[in-house]
Order: sequence, then structure tokens, then C-alpha cells
Amino acid sequence: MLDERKLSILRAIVTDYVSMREPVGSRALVERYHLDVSPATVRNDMAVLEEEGYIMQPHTSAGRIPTDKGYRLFVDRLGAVKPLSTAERRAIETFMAGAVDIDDVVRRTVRLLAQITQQVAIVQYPILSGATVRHLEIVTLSPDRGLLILVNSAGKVDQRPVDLGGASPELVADLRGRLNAALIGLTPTRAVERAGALVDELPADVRPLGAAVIAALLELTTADPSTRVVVGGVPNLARFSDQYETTVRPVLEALEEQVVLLRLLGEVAGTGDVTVRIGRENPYEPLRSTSVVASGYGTNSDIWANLGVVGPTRMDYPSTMAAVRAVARYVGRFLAEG
Amino acid sequence: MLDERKLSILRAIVTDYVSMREPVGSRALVERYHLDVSPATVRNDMAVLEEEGYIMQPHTSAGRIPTDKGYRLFVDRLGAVKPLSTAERRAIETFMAGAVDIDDVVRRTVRLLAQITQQVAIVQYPILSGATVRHLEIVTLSPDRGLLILVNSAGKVDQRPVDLGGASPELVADLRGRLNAALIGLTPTRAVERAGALVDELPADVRPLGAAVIAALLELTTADPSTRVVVGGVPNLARFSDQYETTVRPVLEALEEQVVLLRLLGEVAGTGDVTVRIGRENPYEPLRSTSVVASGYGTNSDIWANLGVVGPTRMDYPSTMAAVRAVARYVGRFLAEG
DNA sequence: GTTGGCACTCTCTGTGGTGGAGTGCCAGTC
DNA sequence: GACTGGCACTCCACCACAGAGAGTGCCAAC
Repeated sequence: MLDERKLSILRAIVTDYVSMREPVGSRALVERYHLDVSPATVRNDMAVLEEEGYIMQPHTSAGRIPTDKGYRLFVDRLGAVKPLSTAERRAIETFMAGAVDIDDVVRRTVRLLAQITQQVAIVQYPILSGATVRHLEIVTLSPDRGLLILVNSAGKVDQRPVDLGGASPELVADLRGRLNAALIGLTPTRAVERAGALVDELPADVRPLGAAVIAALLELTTADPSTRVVVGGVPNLARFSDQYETTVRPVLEALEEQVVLLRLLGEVAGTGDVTVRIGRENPYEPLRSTSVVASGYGTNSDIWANLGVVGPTRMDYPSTMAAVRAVARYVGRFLAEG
Repeated sequence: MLDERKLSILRAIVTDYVSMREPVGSRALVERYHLDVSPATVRNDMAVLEEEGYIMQPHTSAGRIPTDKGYRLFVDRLGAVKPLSTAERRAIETFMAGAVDIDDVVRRTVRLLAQITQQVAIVQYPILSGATVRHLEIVTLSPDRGLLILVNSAGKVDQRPVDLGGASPELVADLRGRLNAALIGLTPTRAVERAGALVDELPADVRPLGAAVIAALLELTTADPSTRVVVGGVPNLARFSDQYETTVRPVLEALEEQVVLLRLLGEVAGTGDVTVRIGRENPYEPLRSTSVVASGYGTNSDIWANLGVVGPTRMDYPSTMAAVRAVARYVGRFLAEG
């Protein structure tokens, strides 16, 4: 159906449109991409490509621009992987050095991704499903108010307020001892199960306190699963200020909604490789004229969370995909090493 | 110099320009604000106001718009305090209910402020200078890697990685005991001083570990002072997409730079009341065509941090100031109550 | 299957003209 | 002396229009 030359033409149209930002005509195509045919031939091919839905004209007698379907074919079959520049590679290597905790790693990652791709970057907090409970602390703030603190083996610290109900320091210490003895080394999920069982084994005087603390623990482990997403590179939208209503505004609005971001990233999850959603392929209506390039990150065996960028459908897919892939891999390795 | 009527005219110009977004002429002014004089009289007064630098014309034979100086006078002397609507008041009351920790309070505050003012909101993390050390924990992650965790009396939890240098669990426990005994109840500043002295009193075998931990503690207390700022309501910039280059872009860029935000908010600090920086009064060059309305928040005796909004110089100052003031007061009270 | 030629279409740019809003100024009035 | 009505003037915003340029589709020829 589409012979080699038509594919080359589509590739050239996508490439040219992405870099020039203008509909591309047959003459320019022949000149800039050294196709050894005449513009007329290219026009015939373009007519076919248009009929098949890969390209379109903004209006009669204008050049062609790729459709979502055209970009899709380009991404699937035509985009040569563009290797990162050494500068970019070095940036990735050095950007993470000196990160002090997970927050910091996530913040640095988002900046890095935004800088390399020159787009808006989104990084989801890792769900360290392999991490185990390392330490559990109950700190008394006032007779009634306490704080349950959970530290996992990856160095993540979470806290939750807990109502101590006036329990004595001894009771609190007792409970802490029991919980630590029972839960250390377990995964969060198993820890919650175990804690649920534990409550029945507690002496009567510790039980009310135990119930309150374990409830807090449950909230902590269920509520947490990286509801959190960090965003960066928003000023990069400046490059699309001409398309304010179709591109800038919807992105700004989506960025404000954690839920939307999680959906955007979330639905690509499961794979460790880069996924691309182009235009209308996106699950979120207002972003129908933008694309999302995302990837899971983690170890070989375990995907922790996702990261990616969002930009106009007219983006440089090969470069963006290469950058997202490289950053995802690097962050995965970095976190695995601790 | 400026009699009562000229001030009324200035007030009317500011009000009209803010709501209509168009240069305002003498005729419209007379009609809409029931000035009991003729347009010609208003024109004479406007000529004076222009000469004094309070208003200007975008071009000859256009209406007038306020200058930064005009807005300043308006804010200082002419803006009647606009009370919050009951809906807004109720929003403030209910928005905070159910906040689980400081992160949550800050996030909710920023959303609230953005929603009420319909502008971009910025909230700085509170520096709870009155808070004291409540608990100090050293968690071992691996023989070499540990985590120093500091809990203060306000329920804030901070952590920092620390190199344990292979110290035995007994040594770690010993050090934890000593630190807790020595530091609990002290303010962060005093705690660091005390810890510095403590290192010399340590037995020789604990000393290297002690030095490492105390170094981490120092980092924690000095680095922390709310370097952190949270931003919300960015999509509200959509209302100014016509002024992309002068308003939207600089704001987006400033928002990416924590340092800039801290400066913006920081330089208004010290007072518990609302401060307004109009246009060129801002310390940050690119924001010269925007205004910042900010306020410290805390208790009567103690300012913890700042919050505010940033928007175009052409903003509804009375409403914005009222909202910022109300939110700052409410958050201060909310945090004080715990 | 490919190509050169040609008529056609549509956007973009610049030009000139017009209407309207608003001003500044002046002479007259209270 | 302050205010007002009138008037000439300025400048923007809007519109219509023409011409250039880019690009196309189609057709006949190779």
C-alpha cells in the first residue's frame, strides 16, 4: 500500500514540519531531502498519503502537515533513534550526584528531563514495592497528639498524626517495641496485614492505642502509593504561546490536577519502555492536541513508577523518546543502588 | 495638590480599568461613576493627574490608564476594604478541615488562595522558630548508610542521610540516647549549639559517628529554613494570555525558580500585615509589569513565613488584599492550634 | 510510472479610506 | 476662578481591496 518512497516522504514531512513549524510543500521537500524525483511525483504520493489519512492540508493550496495517524506511523516505524549528545549524557550523569533524599532525586529528575527535552516534565514518586519496613516510631507531641513515623529500607520517611488518647509514655514505648518486633523486614502490604492480626494479640491496656496507631499505619500505606507527582519545565510552554488555547492552557490546567497527571502517566505503565500517546490517543480530552511521551522506571524486575514529558503533537519524537528512555533508565539504576 | 475630586477620579479610573480592561475616557467616567461634573472638567483633572504621573495615555487620543504610581496611591489611600463574601469566608473555614500534616496544610492553603483570588498563589513553608526538638532518631539502612530523623514539637519531620561508617547498632543506640537526652526541648538553633559542644564530651569510640550525625543535624537545621515554596493556580494566568510576553511568561519563569519566589515573598516579611509591590517596585526585573500581594502569617508574637499572590498590575487590589489577609490570618490560627 | 506545464485557489501583506472615541483648547457662563 | 459646551484635531481599529507568492490538482507527453 505505502511503498518505500511514500514512507520516506511521510518521514520527511514529519521531520520538516517539526523543525520548520510550517506546512511543507512538494518543492521544499524535494530540495531539502534530496528525493530524486520531481515535485509532481511527490504531489501524487502526497495525495495518496492524504487519502490514507496520514497527512492533511490546513486549507487548499497549502502544504501538508502530519495527522495524529501520521505521527503514529512515524513513531512506530520511521523515527530513527536519535542518540543523545555527549552533553546531554553528561548532564544526566552529573545531575543526580549529591541528591540527599527521595524528594531531592525526584526534583532533580524533573528538572533534568525538562532541560534535556525542553518540554514540560512530569515525574511520579516511586512506589518502592520491594522496600521493607525498617523502623517505626511513635513520637509524643502532647498527651493526646502523636506522630507515627515509618521508615522503609529505601530511606523513605512517612508520617501521620495519631490520636494517643492520653496513653502513658510506657504504653507508647511498649507498643512501639511490639510493632517494631513484628513488622520490621516486611513489605508495606504484608506489614499492614500483620499489624491487623497483631491488634488482637495486644494486652487489653495497649489495645485502644494499638488500634489507633494501626489505623494510621493503614492510612499511611494505602493513601501514599505515590499520589504524588512533580512537574517542571513549565516555562518551556513559552515556545507554544502562539497556540495558547490549544496547547498552553490545557497543559497548565492538567498540571494542576494531580489526578489527571497520574492518569496520563499511569495508563502507559506496566512497560519499562517508552510509550507515546499522540493527540487524540490521550485519555484526557483537553490534551487532544498534545502528546505524552512516558516510560516506567525501576529495575529490570520491578517497575516503580512513571515519568515523562508532555508537549505539542508537533514534537521531535526521536529526541524526546531517547531522552525519556535515558533518564528513566538512569533514575532506575540510581535508586536501585540507593 | 490633589483635591477630593481628583482623587475620586483616580479611584474611578483604577476601578474601571481593572474591571473593563480598557483605557477609560472622560465621558465613560462621568456616566459610570456619577460624577456631577462635565466631561470637560474631568479632562482638566485628568490632565493634572497625568502631569503628576498617576495616569497615562497609551497613545494620544486614547483614554487613560493608571501608572504604577497611580495604583500605589490607590492602594495606600483610595481602596476601600472589600469584605469577603460569605461563600469565600465559608471556603476558608472548610478548606483546612481534615488536613493531615504540614505538607497538606500548605497544599490546601495554596489551592484556597488561588481559588479565592483567581490568581497565582504562593505559600512558603512555615519556619516554626518556636518549635523545639521533640525526638531524634537514627535509623540504620545498611551497615554504612543511615538516616537521621528529627521531629519537632509542631509535628514536622525532617530527615537526612548520614554515613554510619559501619558503626555497631550498640554505638548507634548509645549515640541516639545521648542526643535525645541532651537536645529534646531545645530550639533548633540552640540544639545545634548544644550538639556542637556535645561532640567533645563523647567517649572516643562514639566520637566519629557522633561527628557525622551532628554534621547531618547541622545541615538539616540550616539548610531547611523553608527553602520550600509551593505554587498553585497557574492556569489562572490564562486570563492574561493576551499579555503573554509581559505577564504570563515571566511569571512562569519566576515560579520555576524557588529563589526568586523566596525573594518576592521574603522582602515583604517582618510584618504581619498585607504588603503590596506594584510593577517596578518588585525586586525581580522580569516581574516589573506584575504585582505581588503578600503577607506574613503566624501568631501575634511570631511570624513564621509568607504567603501571597502574583498577578498583573491591573488587578483588583481591595479584593485580593482582603483575601490574602484573611487566608494568612486563618492559616496562622490553624497552625497555632495545631 | 514519471514529469513539465498550466490554471486555479487560498493565504498573507500592504495600502488607503472611514468611523469613532477621545483629547486639548478656547471662549463663554455662573 | 471654576466649570462647561463646542470644536478641531489625532490616532486607532476596522474594512475592503489588490497583488504577490506558495502550493495544489490535473493533464498531456515522455
